[in-house]
Amino acid sequence: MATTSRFALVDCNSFYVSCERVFRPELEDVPVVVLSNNDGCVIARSKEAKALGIKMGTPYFQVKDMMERERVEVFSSNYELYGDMSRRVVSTLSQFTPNLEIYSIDECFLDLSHLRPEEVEAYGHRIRHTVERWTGIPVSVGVACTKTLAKLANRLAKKRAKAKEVLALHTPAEIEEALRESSVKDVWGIGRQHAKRLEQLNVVTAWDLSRMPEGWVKKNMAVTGLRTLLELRGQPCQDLEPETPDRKNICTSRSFGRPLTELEDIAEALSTHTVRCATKLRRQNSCATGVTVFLMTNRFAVTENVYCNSRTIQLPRPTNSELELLSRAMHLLKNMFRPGKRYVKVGIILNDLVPASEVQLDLFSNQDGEKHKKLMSTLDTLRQRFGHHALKYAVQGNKNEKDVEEEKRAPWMLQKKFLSSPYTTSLKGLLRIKT
DNA sequence: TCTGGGGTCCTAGGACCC
DNA sequence: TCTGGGGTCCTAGGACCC
Repeated sequence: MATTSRFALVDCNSFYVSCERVFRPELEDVPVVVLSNNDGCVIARSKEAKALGIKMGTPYFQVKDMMERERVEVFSSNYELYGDMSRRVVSTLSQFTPNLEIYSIDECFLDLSHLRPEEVEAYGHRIRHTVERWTGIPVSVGVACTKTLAKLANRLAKKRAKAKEVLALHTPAEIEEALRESSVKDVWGIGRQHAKRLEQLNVVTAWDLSRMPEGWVKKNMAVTGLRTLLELRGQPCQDLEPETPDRKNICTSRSFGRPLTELEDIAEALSTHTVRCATKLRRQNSCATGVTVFLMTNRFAVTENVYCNSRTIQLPRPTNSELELLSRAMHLLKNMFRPGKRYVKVGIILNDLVPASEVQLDLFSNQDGEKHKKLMSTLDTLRQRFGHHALKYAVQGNKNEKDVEEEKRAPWMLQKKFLSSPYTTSLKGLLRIKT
């Protein structure tokens, strides 16, 4: 007899906020938000901040005054910290099952099909308590027979007070109740467009959606929509994916600290992004087949001429040499740059990645390729040891992103006014934990 | 003044081929 | 009246996720 599938979705509560709180316990029960890069938008909110009506994605400047009045604690995002905490959570979860999929920085799917139904609830609570005790991060657990239903159960685990952050859906009756309680726009895979369309047809709850004819869903929401429909009905269409598949594209882009008009400044930013991007590329042992560079002015400034352009080239052969990628990127940028505009963002995308092993032969047959390969692996080692800023190209400029003082920073560098200490990665941070 | 930064998958339609 | 009929590949754009 085939065992029924059972997925748990473990989701960290207000993850970025929780990470900051681990090292600032006095912020428990205080409203806290974390801002996106450049201190642009609110991207994480504590319960208390949500209660103040602060919405996800709100531009910081719109709620700044209110947050000061309400004494909301504000943090710039600190991705080194969050990445590190995320790895701790995953390593704790992997004690519970080897079959685990890292879905995002704050979510994991776990395969729990080996448990008997009556064990599931208690197991969920054990997961929750262990993660909290070992890492300081509070999590919620949703369990069901499909990933889509597990996501839904997770939402309800947070929402239903009596669930105490853990909810398992077993029987058809429990599933129906959960579906009726959930709005269609909260279903995993239903975004704004589909939700709008469905609501016009009076499909308001997840239950309504689950009653829709397959033909209509296939026609209007493609096969991904059909998968969602079937999963809501309890028919698994998506397996656990324990291995993170290699990325097919890798992108590095940032807004500037303030609008830029000079090509030289933008070139500094782009070259720095390119080096980062190439480092990510080599970390997954891939080579890029194409390069795209994009450059844009402020899309919100209706009075200015909005300029948003991108250029792509195919490389003569796949490469992961940042020397070659840098020269390509700079060339694309120069072609696209128009004087007299106020630019706010530049970025690079490395396209159609292929495994480095597949182009190895070609590299060997080419002397430059072989030299580049050795140089790149030396650079990677040195940077890993001494930090990303240890080795730079002249075109990147000589300013350091780690400098906090305004005059030591290049104009393109991000604003991070509310950055917490690098608790987990520096001596200073570690000392802070002890005190 | 101030509005993030990554990714994925699917489809329609055009180009091109026999 | 009726304009062949498939294939495949590529790209742009749209939808979704965190």
